[in-house]
Amino acid sequence: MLDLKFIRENPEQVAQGLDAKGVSAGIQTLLDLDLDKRTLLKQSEELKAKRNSASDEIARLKKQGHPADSIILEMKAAAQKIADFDSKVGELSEKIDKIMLSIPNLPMKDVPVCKGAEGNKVVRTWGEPRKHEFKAKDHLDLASKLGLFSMEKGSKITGAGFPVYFGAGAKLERALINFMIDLHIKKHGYTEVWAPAIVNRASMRGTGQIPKMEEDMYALAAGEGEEKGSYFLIPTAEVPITNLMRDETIEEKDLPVKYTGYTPCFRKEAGSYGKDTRGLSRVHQFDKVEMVKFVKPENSEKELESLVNDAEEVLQALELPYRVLLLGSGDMSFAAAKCFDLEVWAPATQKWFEVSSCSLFTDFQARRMNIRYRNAQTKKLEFVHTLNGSGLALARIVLCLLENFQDANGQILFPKALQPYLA
RNA sequence: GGAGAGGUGGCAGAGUGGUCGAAUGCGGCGGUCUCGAAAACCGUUAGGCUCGCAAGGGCCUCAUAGGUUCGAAUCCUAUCCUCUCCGCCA
Repeated sequence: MLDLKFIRENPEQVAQGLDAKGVSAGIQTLLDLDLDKRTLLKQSEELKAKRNSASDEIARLKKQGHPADSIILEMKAAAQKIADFDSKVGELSEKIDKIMLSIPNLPMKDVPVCKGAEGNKVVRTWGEPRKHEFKAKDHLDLASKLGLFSMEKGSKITGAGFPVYFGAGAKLERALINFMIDLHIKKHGYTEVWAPAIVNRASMRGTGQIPKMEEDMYALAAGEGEEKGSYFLIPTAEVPITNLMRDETIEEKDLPVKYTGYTPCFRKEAGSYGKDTRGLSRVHQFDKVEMVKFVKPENSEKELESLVNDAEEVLQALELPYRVLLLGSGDMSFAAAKCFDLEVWAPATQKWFEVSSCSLFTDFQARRMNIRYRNAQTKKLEFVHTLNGSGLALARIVLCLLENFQDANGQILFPKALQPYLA
């Protein structure tokens, strides 16, 4: 959520930022509603002030044994007026809140402005995209031959896009999770969290999946005969882990708070059928290790850099050539102010695959979730900045590992870093 | 799933219709004392919204949402959550 006061005072700047994100603003409607609300609120509050002093008066009169009937009668009328004002204020507030929750975060100044992915900038690359001397097989062919996972089995027991891993494939999944988490907790100083894969609506709203992405989530009902949408399967560990701090105040000395955790992730991927869905490219359930940070605002850009580095280190250890993209304004997610994607080259599929997305949300999520810290200098409570990044998304890493580390016989020679975990 | 108890400020814990945004204690902060510290003593210490250049004023918040009332932390209803006991269960 943006700061309404900020919108009030900088409507042009906000409109410009929203434009860069490809959102038609509606800022003026919002500001009109806001002004109406404040005008009514003022009138309501004046009446309430009157009522409060009259209440004291009534109490005093009664104590002294005097009658207070006339004041009580007067206040009865006032109470009705107050109720009228408040219901109007309530209506306006609801409208305002709805708009506020649907306004995306503004891109930071150094984010390229663009309509879609064409504005993304490659900021650096690591390693040489591998070229095999032989005809490289794609990951699905390799895996089928080696029996590492099956899309068909998943289709039978669940539906399309739910891979089932077997034998060495299943072990690879476990190995990757352990390897990544170990790296983040031992080397990068994160605390491990094992969180629920189902969250409530408030959590989804907190990180910003709701309202915009609600259609892409698996919704659950609270109970028999109840409507779906009280609970959701998480699309990413970002949701439960960031919401751990919802409505809390963090001590400044405890910042930054750094969590990492593994969870399964569930995405409907509505509307993306047929395209880039072969094998593990795009599935409805996958495993992911996520990193989440709560930081002081003045450090947040540096924290984003180090977050990206933490994710890159995983790829380097896995010896997977990759590139780092600074996303343009049109390709960033709803809540992000700045975002780097890590993409790995898959030599058989001949494509770059996004295996990590590292975002800075500034105070956008913190404001939605009311996550604050006490600024030692100003003595004031201020919103923290939140960040998260995949470290990394497994299904696609498996895809890239298979295609990169295959030999001419279709065997896989996994990178050294994974060996202890695969033994 | 059944029965009961309960949700009040950073924490503990009073408060059952009217100067209660809330006693008291602890903690925090500032000070006195001290070479310094501890102890003791004194003072101070919630958040949000809103009006105002400011000083300062107003409103709201005692789990949440409604209701009763001139007036609700206090009464009523629903929901959520926590704890205890019983049942079931990986």
